[in-house]
Amino acid sequence: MTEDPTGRPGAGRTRRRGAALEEAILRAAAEELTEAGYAGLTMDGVAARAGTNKNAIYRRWPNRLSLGIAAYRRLTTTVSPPDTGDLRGDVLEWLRRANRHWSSPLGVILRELLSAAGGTSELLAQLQERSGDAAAAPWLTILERAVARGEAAPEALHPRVATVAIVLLRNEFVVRGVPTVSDDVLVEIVDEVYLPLVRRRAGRDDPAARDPGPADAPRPEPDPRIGAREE
Amino acid sequence: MTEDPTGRPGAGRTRRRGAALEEAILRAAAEELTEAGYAGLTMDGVAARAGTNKNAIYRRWPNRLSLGIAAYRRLTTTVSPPDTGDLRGDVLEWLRRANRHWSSPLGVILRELLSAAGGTSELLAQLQERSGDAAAAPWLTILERAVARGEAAPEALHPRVATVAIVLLRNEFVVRGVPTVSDDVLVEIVDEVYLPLVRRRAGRDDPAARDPGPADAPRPEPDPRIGAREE
DNA sequence: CATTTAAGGTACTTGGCGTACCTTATGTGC
DNA sequence: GCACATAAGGTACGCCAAGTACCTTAAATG
Repeated sequence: MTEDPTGRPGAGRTRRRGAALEEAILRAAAEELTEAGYAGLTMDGVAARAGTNKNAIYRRWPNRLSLGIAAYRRLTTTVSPPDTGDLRGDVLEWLRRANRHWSSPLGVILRELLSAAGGTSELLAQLQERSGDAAAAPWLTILERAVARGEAAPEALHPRVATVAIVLLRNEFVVRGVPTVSDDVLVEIVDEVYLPLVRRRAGRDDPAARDPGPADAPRPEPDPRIGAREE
Repeated sequence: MTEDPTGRPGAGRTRRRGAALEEAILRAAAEELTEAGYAGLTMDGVAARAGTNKNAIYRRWPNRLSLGIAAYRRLTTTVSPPDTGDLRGDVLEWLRRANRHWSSPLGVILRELLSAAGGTSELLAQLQERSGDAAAAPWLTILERAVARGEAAPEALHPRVATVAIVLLRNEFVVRGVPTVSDDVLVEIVDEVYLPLVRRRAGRDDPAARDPGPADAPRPEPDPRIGAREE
């Protein structure tokens, strides 16, 4: 229970302030997080471990969740998407990494945080970039390369389309609550959904021939009423 | 604050038991839920409103969440998928209904519950059927009709493929925390993702080959803001 | 050295879930 | 009808951690 040289007891050492203290708190929080998950992250615990008190924490983060998110971010790193030279390979690899992450202890924490944030967009946003999923950028990167190689249709370079695979994967975790997703499912997502979707849609060699039908309003389709369900 | 004849004060009436009491509790819980959301659903509150006490509740449900889910289910009804005679129409309509539900007060409650369940599969499962979304059945129904009409490829009759649209929609709510999804987004999901995916993939001389229009701007639009990475 | 700023120390309020325990109806089987 | 088992009513309380208040004390600032 004695603290390490960095996060020392409030004993005889010099009193830390500013960045140094913040660092110590974050470090302590990250430790608690890895040891006991978000559920086990208590303000008193962090304060004690950092050799300080709750005041110092609340001066920096408004509540436990913010601290939890900050600590989580500290535990993750960013990576760049694979470049295997093959669309399928890239996609599968990127999905597998995501799957590994979500299945890891860190993934469990991420889910706890996501759950605790429960729709608070600002907080959600801070997790997004790390959960690496919604992040469209890497997917667009993968697809751009594929388009250049002629493996994907240019129309696929659209955030909503590009991220379909990861959204389906995340769905498994978030909505179905599975601890990990089997590789078969990943393959299925790729082969049954993603590739058919992003590949040149017409066997035609002229991409603009079919689909990119010149704009024109998204179909009238009025009739917004029809109540039955809800409320 | 006086109770109605059904959920009466513990005063002079006859003591309810079994099903009658259960009904009263559930009714009270549903009321609390609609008035204050899951956050405002307290065991003491429900007990008081039902004119009973917490014991009676805990004898039936193990914890607050279970009660919340039971009460939520009581507030929802099931409906069957539309049959407009047109794939796009059916899909859009079904998405719109889901969107309305998720955007409604009931949808907010659903999100709270989902968040509170936080990956507890058994509980999640109980919500699934009602959130009516993940439920693959209605989607398969819609697609079967479309296949019969020659509007969709038989390969699309696969749960993972069939439910793609709703998964993307739910993603907006659950992950991005938006209060409601604009109709434009629904249209985008349908035209950019769903229809291209389920339609006969190699359009030949078929009548259905003349893609009735992935309309609107297919413009690649490499997405302005990007910059996040992953893991 | 005086003053301001932030850290340390403590104790306390709050809020609700979940439990314990006892009393009192109800209803069922004899 | 009566006695016993069963379940409801009534209350109080333990618990646990979040967040707050307030004062003391060390460090920066100048």
